Amino acid sequence: MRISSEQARKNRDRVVDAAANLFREKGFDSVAVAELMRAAGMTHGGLYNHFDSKDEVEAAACARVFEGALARIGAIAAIEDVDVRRRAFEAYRKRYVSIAARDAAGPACPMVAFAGDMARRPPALRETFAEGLNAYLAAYTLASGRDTGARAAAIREFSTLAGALILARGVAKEAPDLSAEILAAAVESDSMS
Amino acid sequence: MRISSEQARKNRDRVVDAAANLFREKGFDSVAVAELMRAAGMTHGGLYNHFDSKDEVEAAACARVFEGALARIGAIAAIEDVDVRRRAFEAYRKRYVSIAARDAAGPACPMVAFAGDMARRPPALRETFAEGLNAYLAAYTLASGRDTGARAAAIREFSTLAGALILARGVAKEAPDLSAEILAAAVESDSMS
DNA sequence: TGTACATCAGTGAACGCGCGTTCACTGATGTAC
DNA sequence: TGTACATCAGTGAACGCGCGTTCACTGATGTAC
Repeated sequence: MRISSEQARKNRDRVVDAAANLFREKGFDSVAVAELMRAAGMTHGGLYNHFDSKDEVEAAACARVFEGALARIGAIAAIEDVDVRRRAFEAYRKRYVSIAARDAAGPACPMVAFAGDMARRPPALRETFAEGLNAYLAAYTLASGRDTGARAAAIREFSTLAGALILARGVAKEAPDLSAEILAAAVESDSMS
Repeated sequence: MRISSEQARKNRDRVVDAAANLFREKGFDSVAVAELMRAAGMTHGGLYNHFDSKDEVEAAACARVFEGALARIGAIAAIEDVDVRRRAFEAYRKRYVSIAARDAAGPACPMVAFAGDMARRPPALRETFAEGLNAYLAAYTLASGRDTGARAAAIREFSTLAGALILARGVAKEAPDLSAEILAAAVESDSMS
């Protein structure tokens, strides 16, 4: 039956939200259209009233996940008091590679959730991802208090966090000690190098 | 028709080799049994003479990829002359995050190829991966010339390489400049931090 | 404001397709005598 | 060494299954008058 156009907009929004959460948690191919629509409170056929294909939902979901990540790092970058910002940024880094973040099914970083799959995804999704990563790294550099000349150091620092989280997730169940060690190493201050 | 038992052993080996290359390149789910067996020079039914399921092939392939990676980093760790080893290790790191390594379909690091998928894989494969990563990080620490007390620094360093390679691969086609920048940042010496 | 009708978001059965796996079959290999 | 037969690696048609997508249908919504 037909529903109000505002309700339809809300429903579409719920689909994107459900997709953002499920794709982030389980990957694109492991979430069926039926499962996704059930999570959004509808049946599978309805998806095609809002999108041409599952691919389009993936791109919309990816963009939404990036929105959240950009909002969080952007909020830190926007803090004017240098000391407050520095503390917020350090807390962000520690939280990023925390055990809780590793085990959380819900709000995970889009880079960590999606980067590994990008090589096998259609161009539209890859484009969304590339734009998101670019914007995120710019915001991360700002939030870190580095000027743009030290962008390389910021990018390297973030690569460390993302790499550690990915590796730690890969062995979380089978080698919990190693997993925790990797996470801890990522934010430990360097004693030699 | 029946073939010699030695030929059968060689055929099984070819299946594992083909699986190692294809899974590393395209991921587990993107390679069909028929495609895999075709790459090994057989038809799909023959797989079940050597393995109980595709899952088993995945575990064998994962183990084989780790064998290669461990051999390479282990060879560096085994170099006795400190200067020679240091140079070999630096060359290894630079090669690891080179454009060529990013674009190579064939011989890629198992951590980068598989870590992102591990969360959705069966326990046997996860176990293989966890053991491989553990052995690799121990060898990497040795190869880096760090004593075991500085293991955290070695793990962090490797997380940086792996993270950078994963991110750089994710945006290689759509944002080649950003991709190259990420790779370069991973091995650049730090100017502030 | 009230009425008649076109629109269209959502439903769920049905579709075609590709996948992992099974199985009857083949015929060279390995073995028992 | 030669012979008869059981074994079993490889073949490819066939299977069941889950998937993304389509489509006829429903009925409340939005619109034209």
